[in-house]
Amino acid sequence: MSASKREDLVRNALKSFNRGGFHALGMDRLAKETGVSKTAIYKHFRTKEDLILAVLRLRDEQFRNWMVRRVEALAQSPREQLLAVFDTLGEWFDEPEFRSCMFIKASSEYQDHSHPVHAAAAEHKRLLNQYLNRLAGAAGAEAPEMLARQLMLLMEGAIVLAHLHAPGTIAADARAAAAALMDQQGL
Amino acid sequence: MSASKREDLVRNALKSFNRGGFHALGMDRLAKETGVSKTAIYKHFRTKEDLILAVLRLRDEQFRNWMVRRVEALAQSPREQLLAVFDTLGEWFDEPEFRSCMFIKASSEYQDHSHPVHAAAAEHKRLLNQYLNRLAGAAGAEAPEMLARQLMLLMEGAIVLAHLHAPGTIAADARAAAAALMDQQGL
DNA sequence: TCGTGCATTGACAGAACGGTCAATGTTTTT
DNA sequence: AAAAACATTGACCGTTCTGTCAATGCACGA
Repeated sequence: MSASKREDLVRNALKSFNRGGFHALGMDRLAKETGVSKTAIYKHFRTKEDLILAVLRLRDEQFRNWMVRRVEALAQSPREQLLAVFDTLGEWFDEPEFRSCMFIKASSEYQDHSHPVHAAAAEHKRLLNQYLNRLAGAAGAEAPEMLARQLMLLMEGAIVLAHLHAPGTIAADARAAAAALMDQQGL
Repeated sequence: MSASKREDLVRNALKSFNRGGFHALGMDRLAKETGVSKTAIYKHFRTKEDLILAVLRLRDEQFRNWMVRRVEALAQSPREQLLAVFDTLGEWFDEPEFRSCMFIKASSEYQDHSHPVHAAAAEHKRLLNQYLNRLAGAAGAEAPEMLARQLMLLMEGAIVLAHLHAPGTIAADARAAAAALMDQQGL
């Protein structure tokens, strides 16, 4: 039962950290919100930072799995899938629990590049870039790395602006921009 | 002298908050770093939040002034100026003190849209959007609002990724993407 | 039935948090 | 020179922070 308890804790902590910030949410309130006493939490994780890292690992897996699945459900060809990425973003933005990207927030609160939390955030984005890179290559882009980096720009920008203002047409704007960039690469 | 003392305080606080986060940096350390005692700070600002709002007001003015000036120095025609925006971003990213955008970080730490700090961040981005909008209109874009929103996506994305990874080619990638989007609008 | 081991707990420690206040300079006015 | 006005300070308040620990409950094997 210990493993599943731990997973439950991380899953609940994910939700709590998503609402409050990392520094803003203390361990006492976290204990209350997860229903796990502080001492029990510290049995599983040596420090708050370790717990945050576990939360980010779960979130990385969760988010990338979800995105790949949704994209594959929405479109078949690599070209269409690249566009579908922005449709999935739109779905995400419209969720009532949407509160920006946990990794962008993490890198905002842990600015030092050598900090493990910052490194975890960077790694997550690197993996997303890799995914777009693969799609761009399969779609036959002339410069797949460049296209992937540019689509990453649109994606991160969309996340930030959807959180700052209301979601509105942001995902659609990003999708249209992505289409234009793909056009330019002969897709 | 009171007015200038206050301005000094805000200017120094701006630097300090830029290094540490908003929640992460306490008032005691802030007092030490600014050289102004805590009591003196609270003479000028009722709460920490008020000080943060003053810092953000200064940063908004500072940043937008700097960007407009640099852009006008780098290019004359509206079309060239739109591209020059991304050159100025590149200059910013390469500064050793670059630590992402203060407003993105603010909206990360103050997620509630009704929170004054979040609102200040949203307003800053709205003003930047307005600036791009004006340039896009002057350049003769077919859909200037749309183009401005898309360039905002590239800009915010570039800031986030330049902070997460190293600056690298990010500003150049964003500039190339902007050129493609402007092409599409007949510019 | 009695231990043995493990999970859980409330209370606590020491430091740091935002914010306040009486006391002490330091000007400025008369 | 005396006094009124202002600026600044270190010490302090109650709370909350991360992290700890002795005590308790509880399952399970002998």
